[in-house]
Amino acid sequence: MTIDMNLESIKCDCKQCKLKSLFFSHVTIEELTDICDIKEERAYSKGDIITKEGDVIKEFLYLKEGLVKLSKSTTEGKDQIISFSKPFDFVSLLSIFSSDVYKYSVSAIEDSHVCILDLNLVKNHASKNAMFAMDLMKRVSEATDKIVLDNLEIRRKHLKGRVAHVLLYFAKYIYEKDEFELPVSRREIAEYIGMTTENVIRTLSEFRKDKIIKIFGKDIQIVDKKRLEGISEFG
Amino acid sequence: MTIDMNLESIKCDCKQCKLKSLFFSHVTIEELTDICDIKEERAYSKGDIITKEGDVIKEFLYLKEGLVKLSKSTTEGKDQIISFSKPFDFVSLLSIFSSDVYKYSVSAIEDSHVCILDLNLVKNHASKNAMFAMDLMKRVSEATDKIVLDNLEIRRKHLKGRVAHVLLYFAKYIYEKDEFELPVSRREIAEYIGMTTENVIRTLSEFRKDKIIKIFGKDIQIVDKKRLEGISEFG
DNA sequence: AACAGCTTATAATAAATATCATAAGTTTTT
DNA sequence: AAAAACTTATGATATTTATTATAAGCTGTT
Repeated sequence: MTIDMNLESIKCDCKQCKLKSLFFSHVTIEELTDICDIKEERAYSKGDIITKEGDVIKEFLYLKEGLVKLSKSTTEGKDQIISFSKPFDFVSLLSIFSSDVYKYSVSAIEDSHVCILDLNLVKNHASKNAMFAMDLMKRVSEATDKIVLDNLEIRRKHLKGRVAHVLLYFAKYIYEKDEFELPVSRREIAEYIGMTTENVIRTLSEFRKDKIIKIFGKDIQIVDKKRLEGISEFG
Repeated sequence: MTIDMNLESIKCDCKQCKLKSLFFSHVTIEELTDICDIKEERAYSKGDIITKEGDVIKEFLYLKEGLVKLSKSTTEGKDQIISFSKPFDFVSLLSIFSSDVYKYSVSAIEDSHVCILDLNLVKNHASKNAMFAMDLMKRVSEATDKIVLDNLEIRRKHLKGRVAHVLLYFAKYIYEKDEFELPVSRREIAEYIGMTTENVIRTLSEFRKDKIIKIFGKDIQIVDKKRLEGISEFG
């Protein structure tokens, strides 16, 4: 059960990185070299914890590949999932500019590659290169905006609508197809949309009985998308 | 019902403004003069809409005085309140760096003074002055962080805990005393914590019967704070 | 292979919350 | 001042959701 056991260090050339333009479109080659010189890239396996709530933030990290969840522990020891993030939309940690410690944990729900930069170095360059700072701001804003809006959406829905919402979320946003393998357990879905595991299972079964989806363990196939959208929108 | 009827334009010297250091600690006097030269300051009355969901964002605005709510309309025509903001923590709009249009409405729930700057001008200066950009980023991050964490808190609580949470929120965070006038209706509290108006009223009545609070219309007095905190924390 | 621990599944029951109905008190409009 | 519209209030009932119990299906470990 050791976390670091299956971590794998990878060599990577930042100048070649496809994601470079996303995060660092306004840094010079010199700045990029400086930042990337002491960078690290790690492979995490499904289930690994990437950063832990409460730890001091020393690194600027972004997801290159895979899928992660942001979560927070409640005082009763239960977890609340805040959001899921894939490479394109996951930029470092939300708290990076507002706190010294992580306010949420990040863990891999699929095998993931994370690029780890020195936070002070990144901040240092941002405080000198305004365009770079603006880029970062846009990214952080977009990420948090998405979280706030998504939470509002979920909040106003009933059980069925919430489960429909999650299924459509994975189908549309994460996998971009109507047949996919759920990267999370029913319990995690429950932690995300704020209901009990039993009711998530029950609702999925109901959708299956109503021929809206097909279920084969973790594999989900959306059969009647229109109807699922209707349930998500109106209950 | 005209919105602009009771708006009042105010003269104000930015260099003297107490809030200057908060938002513009890293701008030069020249930049400040440039930005403030075409600024406007407006007084809004309780109930006035300051910005409307869907409108194009042309202005950078911040609250100098008063209390506002951020809200969003659902497809069914109901409102969801995202957060309340007082001068110190309300920095422009959250969407400002991630969208061209407002994603939420902002309205005054107490008489408020808002300072209105030209958004392009502010962005322009931020994209040249990295320290200023970093300041803005920190502010936006702090504001959104607070919203996300607060929403999580509320989400994991039951009715009583949620109502207790709101009362303590106003007491601790907004008014800093245990006796205050609620700036919102019971319906708005319901829109904030995601429950029905009837249940908000019922829960408040229950707290009154249990001698935890005293109610005189909108005036609330927290009598047994320890107990209210217990309810907020554990239900 | 047998065991423990976890996830998925289903049903019955209990608890939480919403809806509906009704009324008194306030505020706004006419 | 009266009427209309809204807010606060309370009770009864219906609906939604959680809890408890029980079991089968996996997964990893010894």
